[in-house]
Amino acid sequence: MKSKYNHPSSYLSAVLASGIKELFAIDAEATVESTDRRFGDFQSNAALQLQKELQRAPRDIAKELAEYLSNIKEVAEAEVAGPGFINITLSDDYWLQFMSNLSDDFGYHESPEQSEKVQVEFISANPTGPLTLGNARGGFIGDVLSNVLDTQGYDVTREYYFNDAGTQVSKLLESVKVEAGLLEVEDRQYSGEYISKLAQDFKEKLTTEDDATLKKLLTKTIFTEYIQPDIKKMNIEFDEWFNETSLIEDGSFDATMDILREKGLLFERDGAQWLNTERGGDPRRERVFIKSNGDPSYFAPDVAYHVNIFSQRRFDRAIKELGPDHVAQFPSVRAVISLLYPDKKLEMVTHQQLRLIKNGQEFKMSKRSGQYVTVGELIDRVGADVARWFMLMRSSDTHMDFDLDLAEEQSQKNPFWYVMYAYVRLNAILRQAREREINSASEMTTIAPIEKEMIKQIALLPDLLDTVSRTYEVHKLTFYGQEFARLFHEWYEEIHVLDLPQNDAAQKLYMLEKIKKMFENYFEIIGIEPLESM
RNA sequence: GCCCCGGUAGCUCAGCUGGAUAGAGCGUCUCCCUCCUAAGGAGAAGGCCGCAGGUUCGAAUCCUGCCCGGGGUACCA
Repeated sequence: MKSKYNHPSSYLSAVLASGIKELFAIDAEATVESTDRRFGDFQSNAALQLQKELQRAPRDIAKELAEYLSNIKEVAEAEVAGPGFINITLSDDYWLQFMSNLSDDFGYHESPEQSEKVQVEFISANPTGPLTLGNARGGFIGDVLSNVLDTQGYDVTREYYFNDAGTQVSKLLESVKVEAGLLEVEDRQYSGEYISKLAQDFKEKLTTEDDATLKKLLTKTIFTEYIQPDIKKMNIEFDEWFNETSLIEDGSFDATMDILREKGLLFERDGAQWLNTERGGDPRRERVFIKSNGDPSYFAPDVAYHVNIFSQRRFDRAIKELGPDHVAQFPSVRAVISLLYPDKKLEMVTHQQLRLIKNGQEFKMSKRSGQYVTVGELIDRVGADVARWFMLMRSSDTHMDFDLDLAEEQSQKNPFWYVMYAYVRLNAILRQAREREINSASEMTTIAPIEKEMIKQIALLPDLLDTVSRTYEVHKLTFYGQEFARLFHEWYEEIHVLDLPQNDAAQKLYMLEKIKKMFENYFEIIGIEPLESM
């Protein structure tokens, strides 16, 4: 059972809803938000929304509701403001009670007995070169989204999907051979330092081994020497590495063909097998599935992969974190899947392009041109946590300028340090208190206004996690952290704990220990290692 | 052509499931360390929310059209 103290806004909206029922005899939802400190702890626009249905002036409705609320023990004040808002201030006792009820696993939802099985697929770059910063952006987004879904009790699988056998891999081999001087082509696909290194390392084998073996060797090398180390540096752990070729081996591909035929979605034209996606709502209406030369189109394994996800592996939901070059494909896949599995959910979260800014100018990144900064290099320069924070600071569907100079040279101006510094200051107080042998109390009996603000911000965390788990807007987490840090710094300047009389100081320490735990939960969800000192 | 994303302070961006005086960081300008780490705090300046209509008691937010920027759009992957 959720304690009402863990969700003050939903508690208040329930109270308001029952007030509306009692006063006006109608069922209505009442939204309660916390938008602005100047307007009390929480605000409701319920009266404004009811004016049409009740045919009454919103301020009159608000007045009656405010009176109703004033009689609730937990409500210290409820007043009508502006065109008919109700500003609600909760009692100090409410917040003190709220704090004493804070448990160590605050923010984490209890897992239900039967959790929804969710697959989160992200990065999924093929092993033809090192990860790009765009991959890193998608990686952090996917990882944090998975963490958030974890807190809500979902059964989450983090998956990396790749193909080490297709045309791109042939082009990789070709590029390496060109680099080694064994081949000449007009327009080779891949270049860069890693190609030179591969050409050198495999100089002998390039002439002695056959192409199939070489492809395996090259992709394996790229995986183990470039991709996996970078993912490790990003502090991301995948549960599953899914190879596209296994779809053929485990029969998923054939099973998919059967299902599509059975559903009458395949038709022939110009010697190719086409897939009708129109019925699933795809604006493109049809796509080639098997090319006229008998090979599957690149679209085909993608469909088979999702058949595998929903049929063989029985996921209830799959969330795809996609870069800008893959979004166009998604509607077609979803259209097919919606026809095959109407009860399953296939969703995507996209991120837009990332521009790297260096020396005030755009720094082009491309596997093909070979001019890029790798994820590993970036992390070596600015640190995994700063890189993660930077990438999560902006909404994923806006273009992003990553200022490399700012991130590495002026990192103290990075909001990351602002937030971390709040945690460091908190720990400094606890450390000093230990040295001065001041013990913490077992409860708090008074609460300052700024402390109420901090506790209120903590109380909003479950609502935030719930929102993010539904909207996938992971950037909201960084804004939340900055707001909390702002309140903490304000508090820190205002209240000098160790100068207080011992009894008062002990109470503050009790509060700080609660906040410390909450802070750690927050960092854990966002995937950052908290620092005790800086 | 069609599809996706964006256009909000000098810069980088929040806010967008409609609500009060549109916010933050950086940059600029004041003030605050005998005091738990000043990597901080308090304050000032800075806005036709791309443009034009529409819906609404109320629009940065929803709808339509247009303008500008980015990306995508093959029987390539």
